[in-house]
Amino acid sequence: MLSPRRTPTQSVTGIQGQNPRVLRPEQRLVERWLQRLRGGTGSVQESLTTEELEQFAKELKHKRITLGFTQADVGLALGNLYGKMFSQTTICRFEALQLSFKNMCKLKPLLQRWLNEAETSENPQDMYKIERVFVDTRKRKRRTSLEGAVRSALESYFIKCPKPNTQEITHISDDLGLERDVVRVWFCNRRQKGKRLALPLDEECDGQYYEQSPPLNMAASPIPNQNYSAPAYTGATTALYMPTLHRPDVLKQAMHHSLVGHLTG
DNA sequence: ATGCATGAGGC
DNA sequence: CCTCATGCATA
Repeated sequence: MLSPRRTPTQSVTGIQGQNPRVLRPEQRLVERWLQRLRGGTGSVQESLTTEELEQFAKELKHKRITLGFTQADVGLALGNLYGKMFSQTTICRFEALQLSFKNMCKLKPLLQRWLNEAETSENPQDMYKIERVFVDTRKRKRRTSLEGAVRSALESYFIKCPKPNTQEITHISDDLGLERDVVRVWFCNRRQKGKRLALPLDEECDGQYYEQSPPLNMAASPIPNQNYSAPAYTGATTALYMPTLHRPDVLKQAMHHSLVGHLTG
């Protein structure tokens, strides 16, 4: 109720030693580690921790359901209340912690406000009487549905090289009989997927994102990471993209899936 | 709930 | 071309 929210847009002034340069993805990931590592220090820490996000996501989902709203309702309501509306997809991903850390931090304040409103409002129904303006007339490419075998093949390629260049993409698309753009987009999405933060509840069973030559051994891997990396491909790889989930059990399933799928049709 | 797609911003 | 935030369409 009286949750004293921090500054909505935390300009990270607390982290010293950061020059104005824009952070590269790898650096952002490093920030996340640091954030979690210094979890309890009394330092100037304005940004949220993954734990806070995790807890809020749970709270949001629970209360949302209790109040009788769907994910789509929430997205719509945000449009009503603050002008910026979101899709069911985004709300879903927020609740499932499937957005990037930064993205989660950005959306949290909005959802927090919505939650406050929804809880105090007499007639919450008022929160989502939106007019469906604009029926975007732009033609969207029909979603190509890749069959299992093809997905597995792509996954195999991805393991070998997560960031293929133009030439390599051509090769892959040629090999699999796909449009180049389909392949390109698939890799983009695959990489992005690897960066989402689907954190379970535990502690340092943390993810293994690291660069080519990690200066120090930053954490221990819950499972042998040789299974994913194996870059007999030296050079282009700047980062390794781990599977979305950290839980070993699910991880195994994912591996099993991609490996087996390669064999079966 | 998730796969493929779009578009803005950035080297 | 990439990353990143985001969503339509679909499983």
